[in-house]
Amino acid sequence: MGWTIEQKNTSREKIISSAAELFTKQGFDNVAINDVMKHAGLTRGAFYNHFTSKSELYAEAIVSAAHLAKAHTIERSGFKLADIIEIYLSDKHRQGEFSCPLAFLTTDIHQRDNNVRSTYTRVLKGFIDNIHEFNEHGMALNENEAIKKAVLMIGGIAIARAINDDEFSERLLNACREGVNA
Amino acid sequence: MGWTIEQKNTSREKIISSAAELFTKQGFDNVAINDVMKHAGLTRGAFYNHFTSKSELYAEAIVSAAHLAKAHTIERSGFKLADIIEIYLSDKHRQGEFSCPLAFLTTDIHQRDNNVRSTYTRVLKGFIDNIHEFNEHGMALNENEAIKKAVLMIGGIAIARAINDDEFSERLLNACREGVNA
DNA sequence: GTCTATAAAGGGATAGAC
DNA sequence: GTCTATCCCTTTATAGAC
Repeated sequence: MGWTIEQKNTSREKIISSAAELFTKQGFDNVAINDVMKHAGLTRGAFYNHFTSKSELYAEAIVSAAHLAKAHTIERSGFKLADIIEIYLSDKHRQGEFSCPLAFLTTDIHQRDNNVRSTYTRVLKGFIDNIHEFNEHGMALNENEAIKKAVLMIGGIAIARAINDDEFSERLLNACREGVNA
Repeated sequence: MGWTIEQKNTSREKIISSAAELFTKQGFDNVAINDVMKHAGLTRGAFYNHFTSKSELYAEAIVSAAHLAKAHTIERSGFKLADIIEIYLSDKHRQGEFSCPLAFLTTDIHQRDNNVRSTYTRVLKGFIDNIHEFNEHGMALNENEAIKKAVLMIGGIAIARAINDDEFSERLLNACREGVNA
């Protein structure tokens, strides 16, 4: 997908990466522009020199969050799909050690403007492409199979984060891991 | 789950069913107490005679929305699990003809208080219980299998609603249907 | 039990100094 | 390009009349 881990040390990049972290972990509506700017070491007034609206930042933050989550996951995986799945469907992901925007923001996206929704759609398609690419067996994966894996991964983490029963969450994530690897 | 279709004609019930519809379709933060009360034919001030906070209403609305979605689905299913799945993973559901709170509010729940999260958790467990109960083959379903079906159903609709590519949404829902029936 | 009126707080966006 | 100050609107929650 063309991302790099290094962050350009510009204010704009600081704002985007701050937003990526705060929006995914706390939700778009629960984070004020002021929170993002404080986290980036700036103040409110400077925001509109970089973005025309909070929504425009949202779209950029989704892409940034996806890159960060992908980097975090792949770094620890040895580039094996089974490892990627293990890390993705882990309690650490549920607890927010890293944050896939596809799973953390899923039901927040529907209300937003088309720029945000298109961005989410594009990131989802990239996620599914990655499942194809990392598939070990060297043989092409059925599109339906890749989609099922994606839904079990993204949906599994999204639901696991919603519930407040840790023991049940473990069983749920375990069932999803089994399903994705089948 | 003990629900009935008839609505008691009290203000309280009107408020709850209004909230069930508005919260699921538009999201909790995007609906003001004023909107709920208007929809129920009342004004703001009357709200606090029924509930101590907006969050308390949220928990009740989730239960109400689950009952409504279950009624809608089962009425059209002939009580067959395959039909239930077909209806649940349909474009009509994605478009909001009915609204399962588990799928429409998934990532909104994590931020809320324990009362809301416990309610969501309870409704999810009831959903999984229903998969066991409606399983045709008369033989007990593996818990992991039931959870995988639930995640494909709930996650599938949640993701399908987020994306703004109708054609891709059809393929995604189709892949989920295939996966749940496997 | 429902109404109008209002308090109190928060947040998106803009203006203008530096 | 960043700052402080402010406008303006929305929202939750409360007070008090009927």
